[in-house]
Amino acid sequence: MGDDHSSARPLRADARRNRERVLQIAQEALASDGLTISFDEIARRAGFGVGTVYRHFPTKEALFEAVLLGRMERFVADGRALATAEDAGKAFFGWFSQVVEQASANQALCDMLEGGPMMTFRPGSTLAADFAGALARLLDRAQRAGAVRRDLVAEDVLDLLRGCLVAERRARARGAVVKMADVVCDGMRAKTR
Amino acid sequence: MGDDHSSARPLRADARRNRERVLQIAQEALASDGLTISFDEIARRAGFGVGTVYRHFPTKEALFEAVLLGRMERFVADGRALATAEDAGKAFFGWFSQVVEQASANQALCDMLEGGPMMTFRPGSTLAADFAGALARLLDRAQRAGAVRRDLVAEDVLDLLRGCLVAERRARARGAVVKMADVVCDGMRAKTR
DNA sequence: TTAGAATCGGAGAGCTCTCTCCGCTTGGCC
DNA sequence: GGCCAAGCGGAGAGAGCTCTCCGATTCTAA
Repeated sequence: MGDDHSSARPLRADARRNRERVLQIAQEALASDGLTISFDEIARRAGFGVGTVYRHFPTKEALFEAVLLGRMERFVADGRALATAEDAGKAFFGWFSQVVEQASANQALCDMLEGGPMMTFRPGSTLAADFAGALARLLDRAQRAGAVRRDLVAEDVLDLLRGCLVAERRARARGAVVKMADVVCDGMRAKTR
Repeated sequence: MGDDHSSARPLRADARRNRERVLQIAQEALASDGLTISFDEIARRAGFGVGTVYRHFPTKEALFEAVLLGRMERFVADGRALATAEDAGKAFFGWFSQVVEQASANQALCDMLEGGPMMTFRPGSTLAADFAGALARLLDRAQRAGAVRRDLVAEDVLDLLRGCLVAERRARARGAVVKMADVVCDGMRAKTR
């Protein structure tokens, strides 16, 4: 992910420590400041020269990807796990709310889900497609079960999800994001009156 | 708004024409590219040197404000006009949908409503407060009339409004924004089951 | 027509950001 | 302890942005 991996010989002990520290600081910086934070600033916070950070991660994107890839993959995995749940409506709404709530704690994750300059990981990554696929599957099942409005397509739900995250970007209280997700879920529900 | 006004003598004829042209081009550029467009780029599109544009508008903010202020004020005026409407629920949802729909046609308006670096016009402007005030009034009346969930506050509605506009930023079809607003309005409606 | 004020154009100062380069330092094996 | 490859640091290149400055140009009143 960062640079070399299996084939090369292991990193020297100090380099490995430094690499971990960079990841740690980058994680914190991204969570609080989002994708717009500068590479220089991350190096500064970690107490390294910028050259050192570039040695471990060849571009800004590579560093951000190393930090965020795992979190995005977890969303996809959760979605897949719920794809066979008994109550399709509950699975869909549960996943939606969960993604919103977890992402809302991480500024960079919000930026990424909102499709800023980073949604596309390295060329060839299927992550974005996997995410959309998991969502589409949950949506389809929930609609067949009569739990969700029929006129919504996956792209609509993705937009609604992004919409819920704008509150986070404005540093509102955590509860506000949850309330927004609740309103939106209510709006997506099939009308049974 | 731009620079001088009453007291100074009128602009020379060519300067007045140029000023109009700058406003015209800036309007188009902001609508299509949003607040992130550079001043240089606007000057280039208008076919002027950057110095000329600065002569008419002392900062980037001043130019953007000259283009966008009127549009924002219209939203506030519409809201105030609806504040005495008979059907408070209809007034609230109508205004919400209308703001979303009109703003969605203008990238810069979306950016501004989303509260980017520009929501605050020049210091002392009460526009942001006026907008929030008009919204709060409509919301309060709609809630008293039993048309809107009681647990929502003005800030929540503002966030939901912003949320509807993220779809526009991603250049989705116009219909998608309307559909989002519809879902969100449904979610805000008081449950009458 | 012409003087002179008003206006224009765009080079460039000064800032931020990403990323490179290379001399200096340090870990780890003998 | 000593060697030297691995790793570090940060100056600086190059690009983009906002905004300034002033010589060149154009309008307009007399």
